[in-house]
Amino acid sequence: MNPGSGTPAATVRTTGVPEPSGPLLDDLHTRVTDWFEDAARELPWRDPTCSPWGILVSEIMLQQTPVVRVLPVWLEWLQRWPTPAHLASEPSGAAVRHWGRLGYPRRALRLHAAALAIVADHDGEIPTTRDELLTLPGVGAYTAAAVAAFAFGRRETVVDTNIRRVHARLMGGSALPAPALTSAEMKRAVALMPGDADLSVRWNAAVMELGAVICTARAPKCDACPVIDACAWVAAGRPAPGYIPKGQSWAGTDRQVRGAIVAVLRDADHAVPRSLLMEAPVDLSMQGPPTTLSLPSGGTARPGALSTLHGLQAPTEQLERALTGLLADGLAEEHDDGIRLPT
DNA sequence: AAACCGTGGCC
DNA sequence: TGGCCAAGGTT
Repeated sequence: MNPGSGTPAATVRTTGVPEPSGPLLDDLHTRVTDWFEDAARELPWRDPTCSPWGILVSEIMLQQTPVVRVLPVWLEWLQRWPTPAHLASEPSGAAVRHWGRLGYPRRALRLHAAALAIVADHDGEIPTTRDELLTLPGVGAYTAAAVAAFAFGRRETVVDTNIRRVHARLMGGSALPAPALTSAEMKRAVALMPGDADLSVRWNAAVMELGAVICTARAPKCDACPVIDACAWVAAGRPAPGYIPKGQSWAGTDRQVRGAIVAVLRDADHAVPRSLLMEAPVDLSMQGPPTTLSLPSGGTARPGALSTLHGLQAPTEQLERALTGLLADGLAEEHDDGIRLPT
């Protein structure tokens, strides 16, 4: 590959991946973090006064979920549950209910479980090291490194989808990173890290932000990129991706059915009888005047979401399978009076 | 380790 | 319009 004349020379090949060395790397750090200082979005979890708990909550909520949808929910959560102990004092169903429509509601379940573990094993304080954080439910390699770095100022190599894409383009000259994180990628990320802890935190945040707002997956805003002259992908003429990402199926899947069931449970103020849940009347879209189901217990439920499934003719078999899965996952419970969020 | 797990905005 | 995509984790 010919990186072209404005590209940092590939001077280190110990990992098989070209990496800039000393002065060039320092320059990269400076330019990206300087850009970040001006361009960073002001987000509440980036405020210096934000608690580690606030940062942990934000990281979990941001998993596979855009900032704009997380913001209002995060604000409500932090007001309602300012510490892990506050969340831990409530049933897990409360976490699922207030998760709203963020998606992947078992993140709410795991965050609640993490709060329990933090209270039980860490005296109510968020663990400060990557290894300790990794033991918490719902906290994987990315989140553990991110919390250690952003909440505690530690020098951790943070690798998320944004950072992977920036590295793939800037250093690798390809449009997209590999389908799954490779060891070569991880080594490159480690090699690119500033030695200084404080700078490393800003570098992690800055590269992530660069990927989120400039070096985006679909239509990157290369004109506004602070390191366009160093980009191997641009130098190579912005070649197309070498593979076709496999899409996420949705219509007709169990995921859709599970989502609809949880939506009904979330909006219901009482347990919903299993029979009612499985045979709700058809009301195609979730739009229009909010219809209401009267529950035998005297409460109400909004059947819209589930009705959509009947409109799609989801087989009863699938409804049953989805519900069984939700019960097994702890996202729902069956009581004498019906199905409800966990207590 | 490939598959599964929600949701909504965007081009 | 609909497929793509988003600060991943778990099994």
